[in-house]
Amino acid sequence: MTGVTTPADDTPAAPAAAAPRRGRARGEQTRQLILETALRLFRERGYAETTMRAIAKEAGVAVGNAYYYFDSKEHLIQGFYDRSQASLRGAVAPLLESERDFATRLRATLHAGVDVNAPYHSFAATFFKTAAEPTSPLSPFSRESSPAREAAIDVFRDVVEGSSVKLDPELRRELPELLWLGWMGVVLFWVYDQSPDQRRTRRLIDGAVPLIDRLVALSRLRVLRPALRQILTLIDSIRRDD
Amino acid sequence: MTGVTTPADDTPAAPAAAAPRRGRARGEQTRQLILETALRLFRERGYAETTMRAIAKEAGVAVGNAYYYFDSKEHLIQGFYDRSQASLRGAVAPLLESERDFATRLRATLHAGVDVNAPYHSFAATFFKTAAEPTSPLSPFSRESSPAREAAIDVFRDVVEGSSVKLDPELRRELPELLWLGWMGVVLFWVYDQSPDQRRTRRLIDGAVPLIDRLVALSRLRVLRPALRQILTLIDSIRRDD
DNA sequence: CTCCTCTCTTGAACGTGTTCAACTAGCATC
DNA sequence: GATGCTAGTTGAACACGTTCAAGAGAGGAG
Repeated sequence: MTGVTTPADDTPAAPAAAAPRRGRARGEQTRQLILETALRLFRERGYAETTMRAIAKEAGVAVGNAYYYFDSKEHLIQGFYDRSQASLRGAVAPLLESERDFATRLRATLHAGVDVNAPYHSFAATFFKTAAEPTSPLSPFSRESSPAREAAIDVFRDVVEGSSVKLDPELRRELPELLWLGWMGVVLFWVYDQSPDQRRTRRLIDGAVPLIDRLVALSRLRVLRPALRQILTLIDSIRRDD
Repeated sequence: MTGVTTPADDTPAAPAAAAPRRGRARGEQTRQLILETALRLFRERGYAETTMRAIAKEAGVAVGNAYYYFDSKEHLIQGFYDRSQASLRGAVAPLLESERDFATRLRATLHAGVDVNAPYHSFAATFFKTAAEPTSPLSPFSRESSPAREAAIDVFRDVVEGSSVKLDPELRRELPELLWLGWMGVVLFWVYDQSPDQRRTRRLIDGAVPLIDRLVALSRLRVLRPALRQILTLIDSIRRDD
């Protein structure tokens, strides 16, 4: 059950280069086919309404075959994550290249995050619970999704590092992870947001970004240094894993 | 499916008073028996590992009978919520009666919240995901759990109102709900907390309470008035439901 | 007593996610 | 060419949550 090495983990063997159709990667094709089919059906019918049998039938394979490549139905969602993450990166890259203002960078990134996932809103709400379970490998805090998490934090690191904002150096170090945590909060809000076009989430972003910008600026104020130090100490003590 | 009125909604009919064993409440006994059995098995074996068949068998009824009283397996959890909420109220009542210091009141309440739920930590982690689904009636934000939510917010209202803390009147109005939201954050952290005795959650509380206390005090500072106003405006705009 | 009504109870049956022993196909080695 | 070897593939079978048509039992009306 656990510790199963999926075929995806295999590093392409030596004779993979320039191999004909049926070289070594026969399985990889099937894997992609199943994932593709699954995500399409999820989008069309919703997660709960899409059965593993339907996925297999639509992909033209046996149901057991899907389980050869994916440990469970939930694991199919990981593919969605990866894609979403890549889309976000691509969407914000040009802007992060040119713009220097911190608030603008952050705001654009958050809105892009919502944009990218918008087509999957109803679908996301349905499977969100599987990601929320602490023991699930799909949890954003799990060890298994650690690479994806790091990649996401890197986006916010880019937002901070590439900006012209001036702030406490220690806060600067912590800020990317804090922003990612805030983003998780936005996602949580977004999932619950039933307003048309998720307008409330947009308002949340538009309201929260200037606020964060202001608080970050205030962090250099003398009266607030003790409070800031207290916050950073708290973060450190929580992070301790004992 | 939706809109099903559970027997629990029935107001006790007129002839209920001083009725013998087999009066009108024959069903209520069965209901309690099933709930009791279910919660015990959840505690003993975990939520996922407890089957509806096992609950029915242990309670000595048919599996269909459990579904006569509870719409689904998840709905059995609501009973756990109610109990937990009542325990918390009882646990903090004496202290809130005597103590006046805000930080002390808040700290004690949060710790009591953890204490009360501690025996169910592993069990809670398992079923947490069902509560996380936005469409679930068990979600803390759902309309169905509105009474329970209001009751929980009332506890924090008590924490604020009964304290000697001085703060901005508008913030005072919003603070109970904000504290409840913070409490939800603590619960989220707690569910994920795998440290022995959930020590990290304790550290989070012990670190966060003085911080909140300090920030609340700082809220009266002149330099921070605009920021505070900005926060309150943001809350208001998010709350708008359109 | 007989019939009716309403609450409560039953367990077989359905569709689901998942498992697994058996089988197939390509490829290297003898 | 025969013989294995391993990655890939199959579908019947299992346990689960849930549904539902059928019935049981108690209390009143005639």
